[in-house]
Amino acid sequence: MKKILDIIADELICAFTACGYNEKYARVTLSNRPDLCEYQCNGALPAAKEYKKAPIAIANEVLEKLNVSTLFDSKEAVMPGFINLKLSTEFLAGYLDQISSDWRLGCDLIEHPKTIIIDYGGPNVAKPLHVGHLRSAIIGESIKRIGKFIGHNVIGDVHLGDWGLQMGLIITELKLRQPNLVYFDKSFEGEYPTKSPFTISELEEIYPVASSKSKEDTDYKEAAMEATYLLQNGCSGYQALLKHILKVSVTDLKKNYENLNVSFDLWKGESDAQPYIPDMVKYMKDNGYATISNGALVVDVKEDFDTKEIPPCMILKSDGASLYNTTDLATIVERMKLFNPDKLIYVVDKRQELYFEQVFRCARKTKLVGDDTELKFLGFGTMNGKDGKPFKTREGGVMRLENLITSINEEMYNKMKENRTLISEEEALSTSKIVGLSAVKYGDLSNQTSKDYVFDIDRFTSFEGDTGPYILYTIVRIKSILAKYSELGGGGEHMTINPAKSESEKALMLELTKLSSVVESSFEELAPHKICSYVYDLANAFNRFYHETKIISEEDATTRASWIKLLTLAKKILETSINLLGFEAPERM
RNA sequence: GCAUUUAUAGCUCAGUAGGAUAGAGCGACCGCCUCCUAAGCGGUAGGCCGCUGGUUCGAAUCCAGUUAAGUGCACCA
Repeated sequence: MKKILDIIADELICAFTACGYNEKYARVTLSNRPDLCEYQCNGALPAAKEYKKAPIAIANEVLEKLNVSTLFDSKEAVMPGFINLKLSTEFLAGYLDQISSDWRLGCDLIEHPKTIIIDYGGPNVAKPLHVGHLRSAIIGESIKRIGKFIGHNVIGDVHLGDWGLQMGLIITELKLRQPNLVYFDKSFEGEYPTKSPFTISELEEIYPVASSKSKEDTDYKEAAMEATYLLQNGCSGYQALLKHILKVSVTDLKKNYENLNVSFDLWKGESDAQPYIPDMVKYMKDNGYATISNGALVVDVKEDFDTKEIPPCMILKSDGASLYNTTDLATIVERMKLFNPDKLIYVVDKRQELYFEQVFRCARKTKLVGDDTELKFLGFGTMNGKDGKPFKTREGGVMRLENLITSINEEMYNKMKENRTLISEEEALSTSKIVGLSAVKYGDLSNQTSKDYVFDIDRFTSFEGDTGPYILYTIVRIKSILAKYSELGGGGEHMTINPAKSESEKALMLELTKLSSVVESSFEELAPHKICSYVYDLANAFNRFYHETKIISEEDATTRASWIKLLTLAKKILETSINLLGFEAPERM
C-alpha cells in the first residue's frame, strides 16, 4: 500500500512542478506543530533562494495548484512560508479500512529481498550467560524479526565460542578429577558413551576453577595447551568430550534463550570455521595479500584516507597458531560459500569496532567478499547500573542472565499480587514472566543501540510511564473491550471505519497509518528504538481516545461498530509492533 | 600520545534530510474513578541543547576550536 506521506508528496510534486519549481522542494513531513497541522511542507523556504522570491509567495502559488479537495480538510500557507496540511477525515477513514483488510497492515513486502546473516558475537560454551549477552540477544532478535517482516531472508547465527584454550582447560580439569573415564584411555577403540560424564552445573563449576588454576600453575597451563592441541589435531577421545561439552552447553543455552524469546536459525560456532582456515591462509599467501611482520602473518589494511593508525589484520600468530581474526575471516568464507549473503550484520559490543574494521577491510581487500556484500558492524553500548558503571551484582561480580531474569520476574510477580488480588497463582506466575520480559526488552530497545544505558529494574518494571508494561497494559485494555463486545453479542455485522468524530480519534487514526514507514526506517537504520517510540506514541493516542470515548455503551450501532473496527486494528498494529521488538502481551494483567 | 564516542529539564532518555514555541517518562505540585482495567487521563513548575566562534534568512542539528567523561590502539576473544 502506498504510504500517506507518499500520496501527499505526489500531489505536492505536481503542484510544485506545475508552478515551475523543482520537485525536490516538495518534500512532506509529519508536522512538528500538531496544534497547527498534521503534515507540513517547508520546501518554499529553500526554494525562495533559488528562485529569488518571497517564500510565502511560493507557498501561496503552490497551494493554488494543489487541487485535490478529497485529500485535505484544510491547507494553508503560513508565514514565513510553511504549507500546513490537515488530512481529510473521510480519506483517512477509507485508508484505515484498506489497512484493516490488508493482512500485512499496509506494509509492503520488499521488492528485492536480501539474504542477511546476523552474527550475535557468540556466547562461550561451558560458561553461563551473563548480562553482557543480553543486549546482543535482544537487539539481534529484534533486528532479525524486523528484517523478516519486511521480507528479507534473515539468518540468525548464535556463533558459539567453542574453540581454543578454554576447551583444553575443561578437559584437563576433568582428567584430573575423573582419570578413569574412557575418553582418557588412549587404547580405547569402541564407541564412546552417549551420556555426558558431567551436568551443566558441573561444567560451569569446572571452567572457572580450571581457568584460575592455569593462571597460577604453569604445568597445568601447559597440560591444557597440550590438550587443546590434541583436541584440534584429531584425538578421538577429546573430540568425543567436546561433543558432550557442546551438547550440554547448547541444551542449557537454548533453555535460557527461550526464556528470552530469542531463537537462532543456526547454532554454528567457531569450530565450524576451522576447516576453512588452511586454504584461506594459503590463498592469502599465494596472492600476496599476507606478509610476515614481526614473525606473524598479517594483512595490511591501512588506507590513504585514514586519520588514525589502523594496525594490520593478523592472520596467524608468530607461533603459527590461528586466532580470533583467523576464525572470523574463515567464518566469512564459510558463510559466503553456504549462503552467499548480501549482508552480514555483527551485533557486538561497540568496543570491538576497530577490530571489526580490520576484519572487514581484510575481507574486502583479499576479496573474501565481493563488492555487493555489505559488512555491517552494529555496536551496542554497555549496560550500566544506576551508578553509571557497568552492571554488577550487589557483591560486585558478574550477574548471571538467569538470575537477572528471575529477579525481574519476582519483582513483577509481587507487583501483580499487590494490584490484582483476584488473580490465580498460576496466572500470576505466567503473566509476570510475560510482563517482566517486556520490561527488560523495552527498557533495552528504547535506547539507541550504540549508546550506553542505565539498567534500572525499578524504572523498567514500573507500571507507569514509557515502559514495556505500559504498552502491554494498553493492549490488554483493548482486548478486554473487544472481549466484552463479543460477549454482548457484537461482531457479526459488516463494519466500516467512519470519519473521526473527535480530535483524539483522528490523532489515533493518524498514528495507525504510520506502521509501514516506521518499520522501514527502523530496519534501514537498524534502530529498534524507533519502533519503541512509535508503539509508545500509539499507546498514548489510544489511551487518550479511550479516556473520552465510551465504546461499549455507544448507542449508535454504526459508530460503535466503527470504533470496534478501529480498536481491532489498533490491537493488531500494537501486537505486530511488539512482536518486532521480541515480546508479546498477556490476555489480562 | 593518537584515534574515537558521548554531553539536551533534578534523574533517565527522544529529537526524524538545518525550519515555526526543543519534547517524553520519572520525581515534585494540582485536578479526574456511579462509567469498557486509575498499571489510566488532564494540568502546573522545571532548559544559554557542555563552552567559544563560524556558515545560514534560520543551528540542539553543519564546520572549526575548546572542556569533561567513556572506549580503543597487532600475537586475548
